[in-house]
Amino acid sequence: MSGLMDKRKAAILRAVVDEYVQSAEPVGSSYLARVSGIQVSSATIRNDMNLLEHEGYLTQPHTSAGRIPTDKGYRYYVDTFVNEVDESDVMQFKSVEEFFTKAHGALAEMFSDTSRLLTNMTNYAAVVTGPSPETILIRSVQLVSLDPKRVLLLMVDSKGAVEKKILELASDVSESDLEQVSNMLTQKLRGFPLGSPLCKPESIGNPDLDQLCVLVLDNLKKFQGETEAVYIEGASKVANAFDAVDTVRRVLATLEQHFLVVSLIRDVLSKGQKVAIGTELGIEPLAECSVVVSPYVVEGEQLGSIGLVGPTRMNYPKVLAAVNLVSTGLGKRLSEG
Amino acid sequence: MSGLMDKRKAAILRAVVDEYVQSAEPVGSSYLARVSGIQVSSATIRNDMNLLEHEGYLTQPHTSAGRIPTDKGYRYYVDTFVNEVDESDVMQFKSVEEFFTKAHGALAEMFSDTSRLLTNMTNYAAVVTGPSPETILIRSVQLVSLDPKRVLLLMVDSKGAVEKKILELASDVSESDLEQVSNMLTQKLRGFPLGSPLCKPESIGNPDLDQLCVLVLDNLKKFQGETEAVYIEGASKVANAFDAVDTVRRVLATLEQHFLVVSLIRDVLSKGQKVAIGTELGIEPLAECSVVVSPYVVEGEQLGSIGLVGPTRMNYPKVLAAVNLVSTGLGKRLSEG
DNA sequence: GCTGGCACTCGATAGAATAGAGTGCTAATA
DNA sequence: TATTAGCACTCTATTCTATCGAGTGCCAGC
Repeated sequence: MSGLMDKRKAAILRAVVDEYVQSAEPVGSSYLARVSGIQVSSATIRNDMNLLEHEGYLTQPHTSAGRIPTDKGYRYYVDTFVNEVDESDVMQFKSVEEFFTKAHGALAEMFSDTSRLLTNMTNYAAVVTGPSPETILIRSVQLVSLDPKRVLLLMVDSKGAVEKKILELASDVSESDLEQVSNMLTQKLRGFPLGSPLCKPESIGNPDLDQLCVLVLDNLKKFQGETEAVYIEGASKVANAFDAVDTVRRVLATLEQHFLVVSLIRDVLSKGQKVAIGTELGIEPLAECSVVVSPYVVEGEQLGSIGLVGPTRMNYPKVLAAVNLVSTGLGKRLSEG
Repeated sequence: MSGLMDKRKAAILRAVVDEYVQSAEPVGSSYLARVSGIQVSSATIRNDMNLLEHEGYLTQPHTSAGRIPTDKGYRYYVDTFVNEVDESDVMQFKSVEEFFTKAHGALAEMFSDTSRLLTNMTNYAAVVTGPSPETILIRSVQLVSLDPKRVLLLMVDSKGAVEKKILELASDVSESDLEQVSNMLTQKLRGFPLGSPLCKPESIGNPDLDQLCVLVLDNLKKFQGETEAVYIEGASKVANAFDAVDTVRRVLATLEQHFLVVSLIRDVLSKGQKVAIGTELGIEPLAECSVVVSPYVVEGEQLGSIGLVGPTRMNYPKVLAAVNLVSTGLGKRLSEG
């Protein structure tokens, strides 16, 4: 009946998560009664576990197994038990300061070193993004006909970088139409940051051309991710985190789509979250993953962000501590140099 | 008795490799008698397979299974049957030219795009290395004491880049000794290319210091790989190529050690080889992998190289064609711009 | 030198039996 | 009313056995 989370149930949920994160085995009631500090019998724990299951926090792999946390369970755990940074978690990473005092070299090198640092600290895959494309403005949009059904989309940004993409069209579009659309889009979009939600221009009247416009806008959005420098390290850690080889394959293939990872991180941050869990990510191949993110701040301005991708069954306190530590470290370091 | 490879045995070996590369299943004699063009009975094939096994070209996973090629078998196959580039293999990659005519952007972008191209063409992991460190000269070597047993090794190169590494010492070394060794090494090595086989300086007399020198030289060699820009793409392809998750883990972890990959490629090229197979690589975690490499030539000079890492069970003709095509394409492209 | 024939090997698959971890429920208890 | 002990029950994991069949090595005959 009640969705109420009394103290004991919360403690049990917490114990299940802690235990499962460590062992990867479903957690049984009698085991908890023995080792967790909860001073009730296994039968009582069993009852509470039953409730927790019906409320959606726990689940059973099969009838006669222990419980494992659901995404909702992890969510409650994260929201309730890892609100603030625990000093004891920070302690194990005393090397971070040392890293940032010694770190040097070009920005790119700094980012990729940071990414490597983070993946080595946590044993999960790490993502570091460079300055966000809010600061990058669209200068020009051009469509070049390759053959009747294929068009090359070119975008030049305010830093002179050129992004390109070949578009496959459903129907033929004439050269003059392409020119018209190119001019219209350039006029409409010039000076707008690539990161801004690109407004849809009013209809032109010709449905084929309207469709083309939508296609172009979609692809410009993808450039958003591509223009942004992004450093992803720790592929081998992904292979450690899962034991089904096709999960590994799925996750790695997804991480290789940098624009997807970047917009994922952006999405999480824009909701004011630090953690996104499993299906919350909204990316099917990452259903078994969680993401922990943090922006880094340079001279008061939020320049970019760092993130971490691991299994939902991850050590959240440790990872959150690591991500926080590294993001502040990186921010400070960049403010100096 | 005879290590002779008559025509039929060679044809059988070839058929086994072709079949196994495609199916990943051990190949049996009766299957070959049916589908390969070899016009003898399965019993005859069986005899030859037996010989091929005793000569080390084939092996059996277990007594009552078909044969699979050994590294030696692949080696014979590659040396005998894929000497020259087959036009039919090249045909399937007609998009390569298009890629290089359209490719643009900074050198770094060029390399990473090329790496991605290669991994997508072949479905194996691709490596592209930038200009070799033969052109990078050592300017200075410094040892800085951190604490009695740990020393920071700094190397400055002719381009002003700084490489660093913390060394763990077996025994204490005094500050003045460190200074002496630093000066000696700088004097000895200044102006030498990082890529050259660093000659061992004569003994100093103090065994501890000699040991330190060796340690420093070893680590300078590692900088060789680190200073070199290297672009490795296709982690998810590794997960496709093997179905044992810990093989995937091992291979990915090895590929993350860029200096190892770079020196591996260098080794293969320095032997004048294009292909290295399995244990030939001399790297235990890559025992199930083969590497196909090719240098790319810009204005008559060999600037860097591209490589491909896949399972020994790889499609050698196709991969060789792809690597050749991409390396010449990249060379041409870089000569222009 | 090649081939048909055949006994043999050994993994892969399926079925049956067993053990045991863990559950849900009920009746007793504080 | 909340907790607990007890117990029947469920279901996986493991082990064992039997069987199947692909593929081999060898031999005798062509």
